[in-house]
Amino acid sequence: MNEPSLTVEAAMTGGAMPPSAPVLLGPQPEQSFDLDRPLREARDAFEKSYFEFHLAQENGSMTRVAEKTGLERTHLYRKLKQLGVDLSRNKRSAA
Amino acid sequence: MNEPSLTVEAAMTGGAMPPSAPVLLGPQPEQSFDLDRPLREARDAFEKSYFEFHLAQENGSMTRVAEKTGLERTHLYRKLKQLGVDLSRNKRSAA
DNA sequence: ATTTGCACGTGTGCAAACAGTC
DNA sequence: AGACTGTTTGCACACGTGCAA
Repeated sequence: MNEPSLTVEAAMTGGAMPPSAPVLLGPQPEQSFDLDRPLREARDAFEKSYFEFHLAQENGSMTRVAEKTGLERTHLYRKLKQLGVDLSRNKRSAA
Repeated sequence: MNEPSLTVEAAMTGGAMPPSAPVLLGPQPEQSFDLDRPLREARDAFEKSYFEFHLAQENGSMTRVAEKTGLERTHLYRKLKQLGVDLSRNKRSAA
């Protein structure tokens, strides 16, 4: 089964909310992006956050990220390298 | 100079804020997106919002949108049609 | 403003290959 | 020995994209 589908936009407004909210720090299913820039830049920034989100959500498992995102594992490597996503950072280290 | 760089994420949290906030209704420079879906869907949703934002910001001017987004005008038509963006809705009607 | 044709680059899937782990 | 994961590469084909009309 899946996670409880949390909504966390309020966490990014940096203001009127108690610090006791059940908000994940890295993997947020919804995120804000700046649209006021060329498509290439905006799209790349979006995709980078997209993959970082899935990597964090799957603890760096390429196989799972590939399944969740609908890409081939082989292509995922090329994509992440091209987007500048660091792979060695999501190798599930925190205990 | 540019616009006063407003941040409007709080407007989407639908809650604790007075209705007197200076927030634009359509063209918001930052917007939230759901990352928890296949790349194709997430990317298309992002690009659709992206172009709707620029269309609203430029009052439907394809030339200006093309310049702002860094695409050819000719390709912009194909892109918008493919994304399902309605062109006749942003032909600057509201005074 | 809008469409189409064409050429080129890029995205993407598939197969193959090798290392590592269990 | 298998089977599974991670990683890279080559190749073919579809698609994105710019340019001219």
